[in-house]
Amino acid sequence: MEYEDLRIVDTPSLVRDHAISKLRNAISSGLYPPGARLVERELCEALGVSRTSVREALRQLQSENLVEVGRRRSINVAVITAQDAADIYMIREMLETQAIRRFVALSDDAERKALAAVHKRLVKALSKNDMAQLSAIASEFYERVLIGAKSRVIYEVARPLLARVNYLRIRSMAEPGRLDGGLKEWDAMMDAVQAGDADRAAEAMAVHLRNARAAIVARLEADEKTATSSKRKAAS
Amino acid sequence: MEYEDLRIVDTPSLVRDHAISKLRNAISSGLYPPGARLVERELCEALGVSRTSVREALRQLQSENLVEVGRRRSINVAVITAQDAADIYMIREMLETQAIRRFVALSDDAERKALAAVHKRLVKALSKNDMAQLSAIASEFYERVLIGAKSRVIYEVARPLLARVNYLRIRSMAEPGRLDGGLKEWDAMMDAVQAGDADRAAEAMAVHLRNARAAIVARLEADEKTATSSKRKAAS
DNA sequence: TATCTAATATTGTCATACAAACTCGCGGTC
DNA sequence: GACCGCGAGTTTGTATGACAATATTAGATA
Repeated sequence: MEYEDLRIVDTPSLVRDHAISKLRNAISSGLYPPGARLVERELCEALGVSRTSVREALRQLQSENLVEVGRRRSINVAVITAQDAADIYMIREMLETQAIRRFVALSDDAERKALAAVHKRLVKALSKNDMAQLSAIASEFYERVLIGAKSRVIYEVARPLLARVNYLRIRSMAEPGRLDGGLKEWDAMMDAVQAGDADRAAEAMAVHLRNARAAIVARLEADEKTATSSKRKAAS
Repeated sequence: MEYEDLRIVDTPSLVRDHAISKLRNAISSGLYPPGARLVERELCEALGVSRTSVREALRQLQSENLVEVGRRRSINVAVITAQDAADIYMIREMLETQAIRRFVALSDDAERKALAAVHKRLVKALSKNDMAQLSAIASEFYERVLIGAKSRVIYEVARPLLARVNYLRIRSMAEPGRLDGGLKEWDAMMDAVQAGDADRAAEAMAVHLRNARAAIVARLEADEKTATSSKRKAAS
């Protein structure tokens, strides 16, 4: 028998939290692509909740910068420019190298084991070229590092950044050569962590994020170029 | 005649934005001290708005980490531990050294002039020992640096951090010797910016934030010690 | 005094309502 | 045929009222 459900902690079964994670997923997965307009009434129907809850959820996503307000107050899925992505990855590098250092220093055995397990799944998914799966597992890896770093603040700052680039990762990993390079990077990170070498882990994380950044920025710049050349009908 | 008012941009005259900034101010100023419970109905009365708006405002403040949910779903003003403050300042150092570098590289003449003006007011307030005023002007300085850095992402990430430590700054500046030291730090920053020396500006910012961090963390640790020794009635 | 219970308060959620701003298409005018 | 403006329909912002589920407080009782 499982005792998972016996937790005394408060029931997080809030309708709005449910709505938030549904919307987050929809955005991360690209179901609602960047720039897509989110109409409250439609979201109510899609989620089966009242406008009150939808609006509170939107406020939250708004301050997470997953959605943004258009000129005439419409809510649109945030568009991430190449510049934005470059900055996000720069900041992630700052934060997550720090985070993995702390992970090495502060994580307990269970956390390291769990991270290793995620890494294992990652390698497996990598060999199958399953992008969506891969992206999800990568997210979990980053998140576990953040949690193991045991800093509320780092987590709170870095986590929304992860969410913002989530949907980009799927495409960036499809960049030619990114996958194989990625494998080495993940291995290096995991290796350093298990060796307890914070410096090496941080460096591996930095290399990984710099490469990911390059791939994503390249992709976005290419997209923006083609978009510019065919900007017959812009607006929103 | 001033043309400021002729801007075409959308009217940000939203009740909820008003509510948010009122609440933010109340928290920054310490009117609602850390740990204080925020009751929706009371806020409605105090702000003269409906519960709808108050709740949306609270959701926003919540994802800015200015308020946090208690165990039984009460909304309380966030409590910042010494650990939190240390991390926030570490991250600020990362972000704002980067920001001031970009400010040096990217700001236009008007922005540099405006920053110099803020610096001047800062020096004046400093000589008067007016903490509240000083804190407000310091906030403006940081914010102008962030804006001049011309990075949406840096701004979005760093700004909430500023808000979170706002109310701490007033007390930290009251630490013995912090004021005089502060003056030199501000001067060094401004000097480097006007000389167009990004390295020196970044270093001055780093020094400034490290000193501020030390003062605030020391203060918080002292507070926590006394609080622990008299923790007869805790809870919330 | 300690404890149980009933009254009260608070939050989460929903359903409506309505004004203001905006969209879009229709019809009329030149 | 092009342009203008008007009106119906949308969408968002905000307020109000309602109600269940908890949480808190006060009161009554042993």
